[in-house]
Amino acid sequence: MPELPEVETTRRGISSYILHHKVHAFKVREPRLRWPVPTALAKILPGQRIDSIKRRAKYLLLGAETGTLIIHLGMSGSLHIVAAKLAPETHDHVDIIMDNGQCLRLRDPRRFGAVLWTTQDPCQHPLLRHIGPEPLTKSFSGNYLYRASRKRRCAIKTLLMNARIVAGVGNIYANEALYHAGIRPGWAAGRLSHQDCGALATAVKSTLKQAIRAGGTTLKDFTNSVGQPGYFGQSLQVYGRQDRPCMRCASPIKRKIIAQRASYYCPKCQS
DNA sequence: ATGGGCACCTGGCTGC
DNA sequence: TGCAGCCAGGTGCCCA
Repeated sequence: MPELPEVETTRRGISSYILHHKVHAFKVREPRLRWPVPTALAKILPGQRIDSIKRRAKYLLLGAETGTLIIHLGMSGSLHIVAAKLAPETHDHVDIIMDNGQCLRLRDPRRFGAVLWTTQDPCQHPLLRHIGPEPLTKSFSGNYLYRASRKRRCAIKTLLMNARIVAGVGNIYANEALYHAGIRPGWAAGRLSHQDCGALATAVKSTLKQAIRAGGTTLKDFTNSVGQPGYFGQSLQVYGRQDRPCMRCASPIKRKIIAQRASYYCPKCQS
């Protein structure tokens, strides 16, 4: 479900319900996520005010008074604001109940997500320390991408999805951005021209911005924090459109596995 | 240092 | 209707 726009949509959606509010209780029904959810949080968090809600790559960072809660939604996670007394459903693993009666509820059927705690600068946490620039900032540019891709022999799509190169570009938006830039996903990264890199950096930014504006992509059942779907799914040009006509030239869209991930491209527009 | 492959886990869909 | 097989938005880790 969640790529960067979905995580950003979630961040914005939950902020007004929990920012500057105190945690009343922290409940874990299923601690077996990607890493065990620290059960000590049930003692640590209550009484602490949430002072900030940030995002770094696809990680949500809830700043409390003595530390930061690091939340990752994995492949299938979602966060919703519900009334604290609403009965949990099957995959509702963690509740953060606020003193205003609202509850931030984590649902994650596949349990690839994570809820961790750090008392250090969260950006220095081992999981975040090596993450590259945020794609929507100036530090991610055509120049940067050109330099970062030199002597790289992996596919450009694989490089785009490498968090050390650029933060938070997942499979859907890597496919979409490459289509918009007219670049084949399987091309060796190191062979892109300076101009290609400029077009690609621009396409990554515009694709992500457009998706955030639309409230994320609805595939299967993604909904935002108050249960509304995202509408970017209607804007997807290539992702999931194997054999269907390219929206620009009508050639059938091709599907190819690159680094174990489904990749889609127009054989004519991306040449 | 880089890149390839695997692992974690459940649910939904397809085809027999 | 049942069941096997395949697929899925992420990413850390191990190995060559």
